[in-house]
Amino acid sequence: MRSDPRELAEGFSLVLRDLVLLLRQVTAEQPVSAQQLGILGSLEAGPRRVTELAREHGVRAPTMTAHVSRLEEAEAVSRGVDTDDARVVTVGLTSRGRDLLAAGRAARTAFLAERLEALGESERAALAAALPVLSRICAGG
Amino acid sequence: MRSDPRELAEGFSLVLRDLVLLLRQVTAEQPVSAQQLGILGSLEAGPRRVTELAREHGVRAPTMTAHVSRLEEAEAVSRGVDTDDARVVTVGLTSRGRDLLAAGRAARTAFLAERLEALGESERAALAAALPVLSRICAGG
DNA sequence: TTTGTTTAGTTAGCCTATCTAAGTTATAGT
DNA sequence: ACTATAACTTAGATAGGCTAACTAAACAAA
Repeated sequence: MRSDPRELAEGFSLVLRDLVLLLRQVTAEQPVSAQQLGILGSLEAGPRRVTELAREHGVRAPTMTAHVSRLEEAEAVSRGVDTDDARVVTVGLTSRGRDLLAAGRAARTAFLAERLEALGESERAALAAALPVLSRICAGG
Repeated sequence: MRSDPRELAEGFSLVLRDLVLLLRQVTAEQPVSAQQLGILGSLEAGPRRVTELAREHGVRAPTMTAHVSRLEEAEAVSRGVDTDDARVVTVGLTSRGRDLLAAGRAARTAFLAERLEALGESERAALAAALPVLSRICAGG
C-alpha cells in the first residue's frame, strides 16, 4: 500500500523540510520578504483592517502591527481610519507597494517556473494533480 | 495546457504559502522546533561536525553554532572534539536528545497522518506521486 | 623554520518574525 | 453611567537568519 497515511506522512514530512529550504532560496536576494509579499497580496483588492490581516496570515495582532509598521516605513502601505469605527486601522497599498508586489511576484514566479521547466511533462502533471490535494491538507483542521 | 510551467508556478506559489502556515501548526505546542528537530535527526546516525550540519541544513556556520548552543543548553546534544583535527567540534545526541527526537517525530507524523486520513484514497495517491517531484524541484538548482 | 593562507568554529551586532502581557482608546451592553 | 469587550499598539522576550571580524589550528611553501 503506497498511500498508507502514516507512511505517506513521513515522506511528506521530509519534503516539507526541503520546501522550507526552497522557500528561503526563493526569498533570498529579494527586497520584500515572503511574509511582506503575502500581506501586500492581501491588500491588492482594497484596504483591510489589521485584525483581518492577522487572522488571514495566522499571526497575532502585535505581529501584524509590526509588519504593517515596517511596510509603512518602506512606504509600501499606508494606514488609514475607518469612518464607522474609530478603533479600526485600515491598511492600504501605496503605488510603491503595488510595484513591490508586482516585482516580488514576478521574481518568485520566475524562480519557480525555471525549476518547473526542468521537469518532464508527466512530472508537471503529477504536481498539478497534487496542488489541490495540498490545499486541502493545509485547509483541513 | 494544464501543466504550463508559468501557470503551474503561480498555483504552486500559493500552495507554498499555505504550507508555511501548516508547518507553523505542526510545530506549535511542541517543545522542539522544526529546525531543531531536523538537526537532531541529522545526528541520529552518529556525531557530526558543525560545518557539515550547516551545509546540510542550508544555513551559515554562525547560525548552526547558535542552534547547537541552544540544543546544548537544552541538554539535547553535547559538543565534543575530533582527535584528528583540533579545530573541529563534533556534535552528538544525548539520551535526552534521542527522546526529544522520537517524541517530536511522533507528534509531527501523527499530525500529518491525521490530515492525510481525511483525504480520499485517490488524493493520497496523487500526493504520493507528487512527493518525488517536489523533491526534485527542491534539489534542482 | 618561519611565514602566509586556508579552514573550523565562535563572537558580536543587526534584522525579521514570532509570541505574551499589558496599556489605550473606542464601542457596546446593561 | 458602568462595565465589559474589541481593536490596536507598546514593551520585552525568543528563535532564526545574516555578515564581518576574530581565534586557533592545519597546511603549504620558501
